Amino acid sequence: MARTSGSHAGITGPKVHKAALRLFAQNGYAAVSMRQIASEVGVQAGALYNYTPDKQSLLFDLLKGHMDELLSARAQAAVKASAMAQLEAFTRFHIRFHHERGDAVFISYMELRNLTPENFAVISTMRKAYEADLQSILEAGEASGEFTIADAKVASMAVIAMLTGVNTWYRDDGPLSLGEVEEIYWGMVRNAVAGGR
Amino acid sequence: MARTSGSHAGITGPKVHKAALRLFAQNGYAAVSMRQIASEVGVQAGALYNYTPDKQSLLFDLLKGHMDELLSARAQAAVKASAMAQLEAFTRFHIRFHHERGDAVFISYMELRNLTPENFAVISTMRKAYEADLQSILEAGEASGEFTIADAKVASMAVIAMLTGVNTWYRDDGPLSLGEVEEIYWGMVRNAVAGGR
DNA sequence: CTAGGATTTGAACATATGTTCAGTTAACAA
DNA sequence: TTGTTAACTGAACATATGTTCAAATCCTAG
Repeated sequence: MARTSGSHAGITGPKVHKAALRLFAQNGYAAVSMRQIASEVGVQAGALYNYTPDKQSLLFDLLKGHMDELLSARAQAAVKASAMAQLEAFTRFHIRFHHERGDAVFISYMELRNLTPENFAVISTMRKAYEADLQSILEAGEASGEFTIADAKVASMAVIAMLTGVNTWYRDDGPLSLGEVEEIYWGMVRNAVAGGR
Repeated sequence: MARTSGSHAGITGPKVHKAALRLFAQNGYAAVSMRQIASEVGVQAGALYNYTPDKQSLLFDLLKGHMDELLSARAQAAVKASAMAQLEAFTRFHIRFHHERGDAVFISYMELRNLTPENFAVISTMRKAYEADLQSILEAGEASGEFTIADAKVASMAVIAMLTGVNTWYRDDGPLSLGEVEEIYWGMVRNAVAGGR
């Protein structure tokens, strides 16, 4: 046998990325073999090389694609308003966006060390742009007197870590809806930077 | 050659654990070979099996040892006082303890999926005990009126994620001392759960 | 000084890895 | 119907993996 009936590049390509995303998230980049990915796609290992030059590019493409989506979705979700309203929009956006992409978020944090230095630099720069976004909101709020923060950089890292943490425990079939979680976290974030104001 | 001069079990054993800890943290469990660990210790791969039955146990022992230390150190750092004072003690303890063990903390969060189900259950139970510790502080503070929290469980996860996040950005040679970071985070944690009270 | 146990080597085992490529097949245009 | 090409197979490549074990060496108690 060679080519199997009913298969096309337009189908197999996305399948490869989806399978890799799922398997990398579940088992880790280093622990997943090209043969496992191929098997999940329903193809032999050699066929994967029609869709990626190598395993490293497969990982990089997933992370790059995720960061692209993150930055453009965030740009769309941004609001022109008070720092307080901007912070609320950021908080809700972060929780929702990250909840919808558990696997991609997971590997974006876990597999950075498996990127080549050049690829790492690309992803790292994009991540910093996202963090800088929150940081400038906090700085604006400090300037306007809406917030009371000791250090905007530190506060932005604290808020992001707190929000991203939702992914580690939240389950769709748990007692809380995501909307309720959003409310609780927004309350804590507001208090943390605005001191109950 | 066989046995090399000047080597003893009392020396090699700890060396193996230290090398494994460092390499697992830097490259990930799956990406590190027994030969790499052996090379860092200055020994051949076969010799490692005098100190661990297999690679999996090496990982488990590191995580188990870390959790043991965490729970006993926490028990010592606990204070008998108001919920507010207990929360402050927890916050400062968490930041300090985790800062001193960057590698162990890292693999404790990243390599859980590489544990066998039985080993995972052990570590997971210990982690939950630590989280429950914070949760009960929050509940006590809620009952006494010191805190205003929507959900103690959620709040405890939020606080822990925020505090553990320090490890991702803090560097000893950066502009802030760890003491300063401690102050900033304690301020944010206090505000988050006590609403500026 | 010597016996015996502790410690390590070095080679071997079976299996797995990422990647390449000649050959085979399915789909489609003419 | 045919020829062309995109898509895929299956085997092969060199290398790496975790683990075992007989043999060699070192250390220490007596």
